[in-house]
Amino acid sequence: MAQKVKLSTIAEALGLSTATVSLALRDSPLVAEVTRERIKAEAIASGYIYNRRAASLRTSKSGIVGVCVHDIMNPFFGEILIAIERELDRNRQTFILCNHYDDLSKQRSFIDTMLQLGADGLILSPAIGTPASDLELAESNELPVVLIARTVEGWDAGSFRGDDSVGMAMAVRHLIGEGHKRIAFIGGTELTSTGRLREAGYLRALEEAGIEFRPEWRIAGPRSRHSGFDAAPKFLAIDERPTAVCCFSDLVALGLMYGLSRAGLRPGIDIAVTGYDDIDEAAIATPPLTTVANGQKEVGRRAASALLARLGGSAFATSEELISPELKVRLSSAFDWSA
Amino acid sequence: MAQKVKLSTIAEALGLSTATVSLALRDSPLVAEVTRERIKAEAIASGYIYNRRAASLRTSKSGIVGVCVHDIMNPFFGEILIAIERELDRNRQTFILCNHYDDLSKQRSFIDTMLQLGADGLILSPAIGTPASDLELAESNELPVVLIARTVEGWDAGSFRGDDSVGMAMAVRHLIGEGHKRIAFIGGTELTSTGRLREAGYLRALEEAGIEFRPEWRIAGPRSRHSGFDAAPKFLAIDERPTAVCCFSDLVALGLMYGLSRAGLRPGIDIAVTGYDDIDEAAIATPPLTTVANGQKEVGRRAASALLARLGGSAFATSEELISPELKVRLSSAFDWSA
DNA sequence: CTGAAAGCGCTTACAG
DNA sequence: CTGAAAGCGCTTACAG
Repeated sequence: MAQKVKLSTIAEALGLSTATVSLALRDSPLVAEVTRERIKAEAIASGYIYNRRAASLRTSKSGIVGVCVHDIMNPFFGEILIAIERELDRNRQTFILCNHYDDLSKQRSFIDTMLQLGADGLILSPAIGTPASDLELAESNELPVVLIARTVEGWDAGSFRGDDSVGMAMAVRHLIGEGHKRIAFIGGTELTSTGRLREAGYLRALEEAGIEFRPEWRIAGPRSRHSGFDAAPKFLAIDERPTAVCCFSDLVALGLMYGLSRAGLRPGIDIAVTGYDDIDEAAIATPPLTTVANGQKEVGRRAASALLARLGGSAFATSEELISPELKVRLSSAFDWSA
Repeated sequence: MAQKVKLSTIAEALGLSTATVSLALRDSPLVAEVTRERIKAEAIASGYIYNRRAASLRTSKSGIVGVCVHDIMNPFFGEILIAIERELDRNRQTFILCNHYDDLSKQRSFIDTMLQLGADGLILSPAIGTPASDLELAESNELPVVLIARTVEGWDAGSFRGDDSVGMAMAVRHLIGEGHKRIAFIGGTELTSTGRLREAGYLRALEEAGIEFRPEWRIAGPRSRHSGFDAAPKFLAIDERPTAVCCFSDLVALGLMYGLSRAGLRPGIDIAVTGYDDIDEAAIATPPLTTVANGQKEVGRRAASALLARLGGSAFATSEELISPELKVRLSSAFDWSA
């Protein structure tokens, strides 16, 4: 590799100006067909690499979209991310991924990095405790923000998520319909909008059925497979143990089922369990997990295309979009006793 | 927000030059203490945002490291990524993550993007069929590459991975030690170095023990939880069904165990199962999964720090580093028959 | 259809 | 210790 090839290298080699070369490489109709071909051939032959930093400095468009969530390893986010990726890829946007692990300062430093890199937009599942001002800082520096999964108080521009409260109520009504009268709710916390909304749905469904909620039924906290596993002994220690558990997420439910099995109980037979999200694994688990499909793909797709639309100049069509949940009944909650 | 604040805005406000402001903000000792403080205060007060594109154009350092793997949702990579993230964070490098899904063209376009953004380095788990020339293209354009998990034929600069062949042999020897004489090997393919090496370890361990390998014991292909699940019926249909299975990965093993349970068999009791990687879930699975710890954290940490060292000017200390595997015996393969 | 020139916002020798 | 000036590699009016 000799010297670095740049527009001017190509221009000189061909006896043209950099303006012409620049236009030709971006397929401008201003450049004559023949010239364009010659230029492109030379670009390839010389191993030219487009310098996006230089272009971006000039145009103040970077082609970068930042995406930041609590944990990309969580299959729930994974499915959202795949949908986002697909949508952005089609529009030739590069996306930069980041975990904030619900750490506000990590999230801030990510927003800062995006600002410094001149990102075109940001898709965020906001960390616990995110103040609206953090988002306003981005917006006021021309970095449009779209929220997914969670909401932020005092901020109501673009936001896409499943209807958590309605979805959780569906799961609980199903358990009640199966004859359960003591139903625990494991996982999630009041610190996130998701946690609050799902708890609200749980309480609403109990109330509708005239079941009086008991505080010991609520084991708040767990949001991972591991913490679901750890919650099993706590659940088993509840006085007048509930016969059913609705979990904050599939991951919590799968971990809990591991924990129950470890204790010699058969999930789905001895204790009904439901999850939330309908991640891929839910359908093949032992037993297959009853859960609520949360529209991850739809959330990701809509969030990305709303952002792209806004980059294209239009405002957000709606401030908040709710994706409708769907109950998936499987054996973990509906063992056929007659069989 | 009024106009965009840049170095010259601060310089003018304070009656200084941009050179001084630039140096002060980067804590240069060339600038007087008092001046530095004044400048920093003004930068904060005015909401200044550092423009990394401009800086990078000038210095040709971007502070960006690209990381591209087959699938970030795979917990095996997840654990590597966390280690990489930690290491890069400490060195204030931004990292850009990407899935290539074993699609060569996706991987190429990622490398291209990194080149265009002027990334400082690349950490890659190469897609199936990656030619050495793709990596050389990066290197020849001053983008250092470090490989993780897999190798590429004809390319032997920095590369970090677990010792797959040795590790798999450990798992198989353990099964043989438990008295098994017919052992299947499920998952992985000859297309990746990982697949070839683990298969080699499997065959070697059989041979050492004087067990003659039968082709029907090998069910190649599955690498996900789902495909492990789907492999169960195929396994069950093998003539003179093996009493044990070693799987290509924990994910495959966990899926297979789901599939076996579905068929009414008890993994760990009716059929011994081992995995590979020792992901977090292995220890809490039902039954807990015997597996081989593959040193993900170590792979990630060493790969990142080797890359950082190279960015700092030094060459790679070694061309290839193998992390030693460790067998973790759990109930999936060692049910106590005497109990 | 093509070219000359300015400018995006930094940093880096070089002077003083 | 501080400043004036050049330059990183593009794109964009503007001229012709």
